[in-house]
Amino acid sequence: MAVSASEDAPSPATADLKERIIRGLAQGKAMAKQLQVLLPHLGSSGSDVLVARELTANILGSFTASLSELGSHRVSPRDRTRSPKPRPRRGCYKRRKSSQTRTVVASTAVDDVSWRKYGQKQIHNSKFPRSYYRCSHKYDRHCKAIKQVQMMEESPPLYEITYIDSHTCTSDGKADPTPQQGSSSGPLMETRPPHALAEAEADNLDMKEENITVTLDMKEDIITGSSSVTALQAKEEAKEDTESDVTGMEINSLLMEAGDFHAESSLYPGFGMDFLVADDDCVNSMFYC
DNA sequence: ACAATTTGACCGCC
DNA sequence: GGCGGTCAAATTGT
Repeated sequence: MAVSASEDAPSPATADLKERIIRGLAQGKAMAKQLQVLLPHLGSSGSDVLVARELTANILGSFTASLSELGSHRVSPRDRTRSPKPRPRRGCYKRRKSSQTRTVVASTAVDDVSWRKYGQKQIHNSKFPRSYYRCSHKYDRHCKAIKQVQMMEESPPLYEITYIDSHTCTSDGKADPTPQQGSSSGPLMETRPPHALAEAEADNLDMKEENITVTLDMKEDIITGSSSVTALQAKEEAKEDTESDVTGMEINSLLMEAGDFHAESSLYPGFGMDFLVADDDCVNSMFYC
């Protein structure tokens, strides 16, 4: 971040200091002027010399004080412009290589878990920056949960959210809102088997339209978990394979339609939104409206 | 004063 | 060496 000096508003302490220095300099200037006026008329009388000496001493004192103030001035962090000073080398850290990850596509990146943003980065070949969040309880409860939010489309807003590791900070009774894989564990899960979903889709959508077919093929991949592609990847693939111009809006609306078949908004507290899960090893990935 | 966010630098992996 | 993930100082908000 480049911060120009002009953008910095001085802190009250600095403003006070500046005022003192200016006052000192102005005083010195005024006395020098007096001395200048006095000099041509300076006689050899003792009083004239005394006045001149006094003025000189005062000017000297005033300027010395001002210079001293300047010299002793410690720049406050606020007023300091960020300069590329050498930083101590940071400790080595390991990048997570094989953590439990889940990818979700949602219309909002907000959930009811307390996240703290720790970074943002422009990703290669990506229109929007990726934001990095860690659980607010990383240190006090040693929670390892992390999420990455990548905006895929602006309007309608579509986010690809990757959850890395699940929350271990839920001792307060709050359910872990991180969407869990729904296949085997969840008594909450009421998903249809993948083939039933595909049949329902076929019944409800016109399969003759080529672009719709393409979209459904893509959607089936996501829903059934036959591959772990995200909506974005699927969209790209669909574009490449068929040259059809499936828009994000179309994908979204189709996903919504399909979601009606097995909407279950209470599955994931904190995810009262449209989302779609593409687990690494998903079997019964799902989404709802 | 403290917490949260921003942002450039650093670091490891490919 | 490029890229993406993380760190931490600086900045902003409450």
